[in-house]
Amino acid sequence: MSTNRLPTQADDFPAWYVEVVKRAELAEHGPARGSMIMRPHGYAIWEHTQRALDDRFKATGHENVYFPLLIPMSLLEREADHVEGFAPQVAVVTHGGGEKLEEPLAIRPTSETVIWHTYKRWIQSYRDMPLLYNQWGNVVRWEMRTRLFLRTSEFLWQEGHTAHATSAEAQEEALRMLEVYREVAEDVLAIPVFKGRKSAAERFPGAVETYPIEGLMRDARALQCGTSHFLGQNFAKAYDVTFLNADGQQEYAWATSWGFSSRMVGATVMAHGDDAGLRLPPAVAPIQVVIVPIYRSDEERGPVVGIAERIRSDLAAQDIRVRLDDRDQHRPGFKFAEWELKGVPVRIELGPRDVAAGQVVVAERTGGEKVQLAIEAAVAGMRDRLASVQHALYADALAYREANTHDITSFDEFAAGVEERGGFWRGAWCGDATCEAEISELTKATIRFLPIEPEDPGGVCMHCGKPGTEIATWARAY
RNA sequence: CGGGGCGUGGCGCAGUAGGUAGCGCGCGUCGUUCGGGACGACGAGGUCGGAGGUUCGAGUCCUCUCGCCCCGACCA
Repeated sequence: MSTNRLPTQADDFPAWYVEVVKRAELAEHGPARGSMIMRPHGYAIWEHTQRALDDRFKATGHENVYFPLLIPMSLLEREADHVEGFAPQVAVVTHGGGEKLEEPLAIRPTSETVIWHTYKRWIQSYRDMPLLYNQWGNVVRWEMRTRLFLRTSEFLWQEGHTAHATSAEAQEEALRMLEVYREVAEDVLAIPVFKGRKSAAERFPGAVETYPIEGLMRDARALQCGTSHFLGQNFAKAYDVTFLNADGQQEYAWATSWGFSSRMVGATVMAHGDDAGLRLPPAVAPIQVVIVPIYRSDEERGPVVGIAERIRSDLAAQDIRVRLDDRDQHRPGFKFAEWELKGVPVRIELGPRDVAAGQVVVAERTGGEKVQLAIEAAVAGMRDRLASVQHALYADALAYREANTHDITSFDEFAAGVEERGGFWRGAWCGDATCEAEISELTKATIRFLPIEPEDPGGVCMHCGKPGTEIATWARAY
């Protein structure tokens, strides 16, 4: 049955990843270059993530809006840094209705441009702000290289775009939303992340500051899991968005933008998966509990499935997402393996022996022994059990990250370490972009983040030996 | 854009000197099975990515073309 086996993570992590995504029926490649078809099991993970984010957006005073997918080229090209950063990855529509268009239309790679073009009409006074808007949608970026979920040419995300009357308020907003991202990554997806600030080289085109959350995948490579940007007045200036402040002065509006994408479905796979396949955090698992009935004959089937159905409805009544796998065409062993591959957090096995004893066998995807429990106890304790699996996944990922986060004592040690072991490497840096580029060139690692508030590293730059001005955390990243 | 690879039943692949397409999985029916990826019998399913060309004859040779995947540089 070798065709059913997955590659192991250690053999080739990217191959393992692609196999799991396809075999667990999360997604597959789409017909167009770098595109992706998300299947129900994968999309549901995104839906639960969306809901968690959206609830928090609402709780922090945000409202949802929707802006157009197609953006006239001339509109896209107003903010100089923004154009320079995005031009290479913009897909353009040149024809419509069978005719060549007079002006090509860009398919949005992000929506700052249309939105700030519009905000000009919505903002006259400081009393019109803050504008706390979010958009759920899709964007297209023509990347050279794609990877399912992590970097497809089209992806799903939310993008928040806020306008403020003061710099301080916008800064505060950018950090508030960064904290929302941290919370969703850690509490919902069970992926521990570092919050930080990007170096100038890694900043979003057009931003004054970019604040990322950075996670570590199971192969010790880093992944940017979400970003929040303080845009200063750059977009307000490019799109001429001014307002009258309380002192009667005309001023440019202050902006933030922040995004979190379907990439995080891939991150969840990469952060928690093992050689048996997915391990999904209960908070986003499309199926939290699966019940596998076991029987040898029709006489056994009746009572077993009858009790299984009762358990199913008792769990569903507690708002637990539960599936009774009563398919006749597969035997239990097959089902165990399949649901493990798909990452279901908890499995209940129920056979004739259990029916006779009034019990079930419960297994957690995170490991440990199967346990036998009275049916009532298993049902009553299920919410706690799911919470404990959620916590176990986070604890695992955190332990892994801590074991793979190092303080740099010398450049050579860092260069060798990041090559052999990957992981995060933290140390003093001079703050010079040329030095940063040299280090990246030599190590293939990039600065993932700096502390949000600059800190004196109290030492010299590991590479050039000049006085350190920042504590930089480096890693090889996806 | 550089480097590699691949397009043949739904999926994964084989196809050796050019002779009219095969294997595994999956799928359908029936039977035996069912507590860690079951087995048997029968069966359905293919314009070999596309277009030209060479040849009596092309999955195979030649030319052109389209597409995808992987590795790098760019990025959520």
